[in-house]
Amino acid sequence: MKFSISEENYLKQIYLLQQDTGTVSTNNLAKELQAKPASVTDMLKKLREKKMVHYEPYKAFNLTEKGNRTAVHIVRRHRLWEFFLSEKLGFEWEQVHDIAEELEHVSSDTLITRLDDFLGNPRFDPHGDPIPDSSGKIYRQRQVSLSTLALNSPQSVSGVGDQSTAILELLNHYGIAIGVKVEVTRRFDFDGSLELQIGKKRHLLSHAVAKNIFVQYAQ
Amino acid sequence: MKFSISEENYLKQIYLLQQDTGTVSTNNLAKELQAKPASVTDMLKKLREKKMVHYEPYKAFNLTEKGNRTAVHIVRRHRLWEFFLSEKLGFEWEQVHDIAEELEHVSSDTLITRLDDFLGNPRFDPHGDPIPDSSGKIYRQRQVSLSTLALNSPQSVSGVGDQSTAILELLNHYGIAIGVKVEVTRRFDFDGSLELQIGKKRHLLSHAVAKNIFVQYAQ
DNA sequence: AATTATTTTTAGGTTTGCCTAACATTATTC
DNA sequence: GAATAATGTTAGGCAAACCTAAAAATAATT
Repeated sequence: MKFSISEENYLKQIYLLQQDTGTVSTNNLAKELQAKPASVTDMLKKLREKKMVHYEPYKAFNLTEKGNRTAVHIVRRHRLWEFFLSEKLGFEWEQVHDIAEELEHVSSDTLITRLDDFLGNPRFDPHGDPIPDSSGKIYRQRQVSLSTLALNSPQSVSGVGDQSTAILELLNHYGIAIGVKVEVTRRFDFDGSLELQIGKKRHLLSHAVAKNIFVQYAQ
Repeated sequence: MKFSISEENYLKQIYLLQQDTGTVSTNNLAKELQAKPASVTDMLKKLREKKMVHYEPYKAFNLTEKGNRTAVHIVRRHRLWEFFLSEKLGFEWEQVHDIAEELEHVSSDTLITRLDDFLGNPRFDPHGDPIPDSSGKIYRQRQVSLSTLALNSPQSVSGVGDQSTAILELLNHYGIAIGVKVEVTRRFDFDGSLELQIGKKRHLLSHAVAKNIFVQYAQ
């Protein structure tokens, strides 16, 4: 099904408000979209025709299964473009949103698939928001590598990038595993190595190892 | 000055027709834009209001200085995106046009500047058409059609005149693309067809096809 | 519960960009 | 040069997406 830019904006914004605050109201949505409540009502009727929202006059409304799927794909496009702008074109993260707002409406699916691959299938955009994959699946927690984690901020290990036996052996030796609380206490700029506190002990990790260990970053 | 997507499409198309055939007519433009002549007349009045075209009813029309400058910038955006799609995302050159058609309307100037730098300030798009630089300057190639190229003079393909999907498909089949070395080995005067050497193989091309393939003449 | 305030919808209007059908102008042909 | 053909314009309409102002429904307050 094909949607206009306006319809896409509404679907995306309903989705985001649902995520954020749990509920969506006409006024609420109008404010977010910089439109008048009356315009929102117009569009809700249109989206109901297309079976994208459950909507009854004067009652709360929300996305249908179809509506949700569509919205997720628009969010995916938006965040992939944000990632592109930040990572490849060197934009600051506060500049990317408005431009991605336009790019997200370019309709080729192949384009998005190829862009995703070109970018290395990133899971989080520069704001730390998750980028849904092509099936719409969302990896909720932002994963931050130890090599970029802030100092003195204890976090739980949530994953490992490189999963070769070699590195797993090493991690095992240090007692590093999923769920273990760790804290970066020092970082040495000249070679990217860092000091990691695990329980009562401190260990020195090379940059090569550190960048493959991820923690969940509280959002 | 800010333009709608529709206005941009008109400006670009008037520019391209001017380049191609020297003249633009209402019917002509309507066909190109897949619209009716009456719609073209409507838009011409609007563009005249904005001082983008010189237009008097029933007379020929053309872009003003301002209109030309604007059109060149839209063409620049289009061709930069084509280059990106082809070079970075691996699209075939006959696929890039339609997607670039949408991308060209994203309005951030900074975006285009950074994209240009990211791509290495290319001067020609995948079809061999010149990409105007940020000031609007166009580096023209001396292009010679295969139908007039001297025999036994190997040259690199630099561009294609007609850019319909039909011809691009055909060229793709023969392995003809920008940068490919070709050589005209025979020419048959009675119908203008010619024998073309591409690598180790020889193919027969009709005059209609040959006159649309251009090579760069030593530069 | 009645009143007031807030939220949401309806009714009717505007702009943009397109359309068809009828008319006007210019070009071509006999 | 008159008749015909082709091209271009005007007039009037339509759909999308917005708006304002008034009315309806719901929520909050006394």
